[in-house]
Amino acid sequence: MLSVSGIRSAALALIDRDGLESLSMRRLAQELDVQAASLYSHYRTKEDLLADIANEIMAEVDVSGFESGDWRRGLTVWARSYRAALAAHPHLVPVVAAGPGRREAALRRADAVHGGLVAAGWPPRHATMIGASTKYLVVGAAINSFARGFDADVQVYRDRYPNLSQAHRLAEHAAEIDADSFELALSAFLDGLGQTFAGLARDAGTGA
Amino acid sequence: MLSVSGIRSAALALIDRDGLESLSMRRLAQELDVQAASLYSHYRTKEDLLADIANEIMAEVDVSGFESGDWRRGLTVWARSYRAALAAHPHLVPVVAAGPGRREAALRRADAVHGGLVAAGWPPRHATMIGASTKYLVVGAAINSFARGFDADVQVYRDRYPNLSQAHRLAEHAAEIDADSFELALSAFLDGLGQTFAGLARDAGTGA
DNA sequence: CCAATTTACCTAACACTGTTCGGTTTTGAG
DNA sequence: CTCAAAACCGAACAGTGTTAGGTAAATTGG
Repeated sequence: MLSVSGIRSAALALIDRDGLESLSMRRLAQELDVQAASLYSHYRTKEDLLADIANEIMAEVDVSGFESGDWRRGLTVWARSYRAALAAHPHLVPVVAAGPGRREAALRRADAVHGGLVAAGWPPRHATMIGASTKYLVVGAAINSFARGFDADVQVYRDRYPNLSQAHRLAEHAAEIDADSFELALSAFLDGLGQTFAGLARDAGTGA
Repeated sequence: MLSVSGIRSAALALIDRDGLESLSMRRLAQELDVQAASLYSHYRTKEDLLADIANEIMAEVDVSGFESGDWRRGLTVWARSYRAALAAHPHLVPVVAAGPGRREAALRRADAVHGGLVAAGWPPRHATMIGASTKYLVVGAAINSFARGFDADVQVYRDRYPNLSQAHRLAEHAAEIDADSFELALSAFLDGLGQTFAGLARDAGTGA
């Protein structure tokens, strides 16, 4: 017999295997030895199903790093686990990215991030912006990396764009470059925030 | 009579008005007083059409800032104009984001960015990663902002997530918060890169 | 243990989608 | 004015998400 979680995991498996585009209600039903209409006894729409799957994936994201009171550590743990969660299911990145803030888990996490930053000494408005910025980085990296970044026919471009030739030689090491770029972006971002934070503390100390 | 550019701009107008999902070949044809099949005399597939539109939008992106030899200025101009181009057509962001590197204009720009960074003194590998990182930021910001960030029913979440209440009061100022977050992320990122750059120069000077 | 009711499932269909085939009309060149 | 090439159209194909109505199975109440 069908179950919500059974459908969910079958759909996720199908997406991971064949890509997002090849998930159709009929195909999913077939995978479960059932007719398509039956799925609608468990999920109101396909969108609901996808949102539920996205929700499940986001459960892996770790915001516990803020408990230490060290905002830099909190952000690092959060961003890395966030990226890892997306990387585990590359075909689903567009869904998660375009997904609305309606997701329960996502909101709880956003709350934890915001709270952690404020507790560590950031003004609330900064906390909001930092949370958003970090998300930008993670989601942007995930989309560019996993939703077909450069791809395939590399030889075509070689010689045509001299400055890129070096970069394209690394198309095979794309995963490595992606990971390194993400780490570079994250640490540069955090370093920059560190300066800002120091500036804020100094201003507050001077009473300015 | 139909023309490639006529179809393109009609499609873009339709997307901007009614969203990406409501662009169908039949509807687009109707907008042009024509039958759907006729469109296929000008575009091989709908995907081709979308790619062409995305291409057109990216034409606004400005990489001329690198000509000054100031990499920080070059990146700033690039990132801002990139974001502005995406913001001008929010419904199209997913298409541009998921779009392959196949686009001619995109590659030419990537080449300019890479070349500009190297000319300013960055090692090639760093240049590649910085280009990628900046794109992460821009695309991530665009997606989170425009593909339904928080949206709608705000009152539901109030009180439930105390740390977020402040943020949600600003749901109406979402555009402003997005812009500020992007600027914060960009300047923090660039500040961090500045430190890295200084470190590289020092190491090179020491012969290390 | 049987009856009643809820739930799960299936068949069939609707209104759409992107795309193609074959034929007709329009257009522009020689 | 002719003729070839290009543009356009009607109809269809295979596929999509989703729903209405009916049947079978499982669960509950007596």
